[in-house]
Amino acid sequence: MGSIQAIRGTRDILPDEVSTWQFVEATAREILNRAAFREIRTPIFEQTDLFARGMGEATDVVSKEMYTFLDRGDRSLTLRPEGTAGAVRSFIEHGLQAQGGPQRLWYVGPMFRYERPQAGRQRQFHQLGLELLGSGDERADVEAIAIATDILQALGLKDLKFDLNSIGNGIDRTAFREALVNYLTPYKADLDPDSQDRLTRNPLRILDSKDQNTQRILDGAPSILDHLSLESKARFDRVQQLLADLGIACNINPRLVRGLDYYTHTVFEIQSDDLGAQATVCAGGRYDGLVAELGGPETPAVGWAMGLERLILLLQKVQAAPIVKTDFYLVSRGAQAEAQALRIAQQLRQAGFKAELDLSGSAFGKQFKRADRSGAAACLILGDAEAENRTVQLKWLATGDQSELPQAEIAQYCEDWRRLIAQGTV
RNA sequence: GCGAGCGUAGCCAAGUGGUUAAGGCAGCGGAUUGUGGUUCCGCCACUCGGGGGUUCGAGUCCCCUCGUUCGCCCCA
Repeated sequence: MGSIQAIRGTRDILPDEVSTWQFVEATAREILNRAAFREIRTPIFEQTDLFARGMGEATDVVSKEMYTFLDRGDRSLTLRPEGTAGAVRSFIEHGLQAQGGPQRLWYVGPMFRYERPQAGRQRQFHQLGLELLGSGDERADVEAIAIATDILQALGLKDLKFDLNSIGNGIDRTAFREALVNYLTPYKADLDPDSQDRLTRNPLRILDSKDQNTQRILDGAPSILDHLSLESKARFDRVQQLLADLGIACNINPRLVRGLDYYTHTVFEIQSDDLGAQATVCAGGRYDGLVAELGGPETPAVGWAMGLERLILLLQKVQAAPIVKTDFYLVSRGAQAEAQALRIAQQLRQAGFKAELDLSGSAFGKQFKRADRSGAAACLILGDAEAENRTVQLKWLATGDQSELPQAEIAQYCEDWRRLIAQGTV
């Protein structure tokens, strides 16, 4: 290993791939804007305590997956493992609730978790998420979900599975946990080792165990939906009704629980079959207690996050992002001509064209080869003769048509060229 | 953190103990010294992720290590 390479679990997104990222981000941005969500940008590291309190000390993410370090002032800092805690901290710190009405926020950026890399899972990965803070109305849940499905649809993703559940309020959950533990305890020896461990630690998470035998045992287990209070039940029914009104199909999955402690009532997950083990592409839910937990005013809220690497993995199976072709490729030789070509390139760019300047100084033949590869519509050619006469040769590469024109007249041709290139006839 | 597979050029690769490490793509140079896409020719790994060992001899076998891939766990 002579040369330095990217840290395990991180990777470079090279120019060929960036166009896909930009497509995803632009698509999401447009849809979020239309729904009156506003972008928020928060630091990528925070006090460790924020995540510990927000997600729950006992969660796997907090207990073993955080990038935590001491800075030079001996403060314990953590690279954010998710976006909600930072957004909520910012909401509280700047008193955004005082702006009146619910706050509709969204974010995109890198997140960090110290996990073993795998298909669709890295140590630095990217999430795009939204938080709708300040409304407990069922319509807020559904609005948030509808935006997620809009984005996925606009990206052209199909065959996604949308699972929905309600985990009720804290009281509902305590009652259910007890019922579940009572049911499972006699089977303890038959559960898989991880689930045995979770029986005392975090019994709800046994529900989504991948172990076949555990799942069989769960077939007879009590359902969270039978332990919801009348109010929680009515709330869940209303959410389902509103989703149906919007034509959003979902599968009620009473075994869907989420890994972070802050969720209440609505939880959901959107998965793909084409991603291997890390199938979840978007997940979220309601978190009515979190803002208060982090020291803010009692504020109901709902949100979700999408894993961009996973979306892009899916997109690469569906479609290739279009490449923006060069309009003009500038070929030049000789000091005077090269200087003029540089100036003309600038002029064309300022006029809105994509212009690429050949910097090689090599033979014209070589420069034309590169022009061809760039996919340019036309070449502008300057040699000693053109430099002397203050002219330029214009050659349309598709047809081979070539003409000479004075450099001073370039500006007046721009409109014609723009039209010709747009028509794709040259 | 646990389990399994894989590391040969920028990329895809052949090679499975015996003299000089196939081939393709890309790239570079030339045929074509002011005109591209085709074609032809040439160049492009003192060395097989790194280290150690076995052997007369190792890209090929063994050990360690790093990376990577897939799965478990967990999650977006």
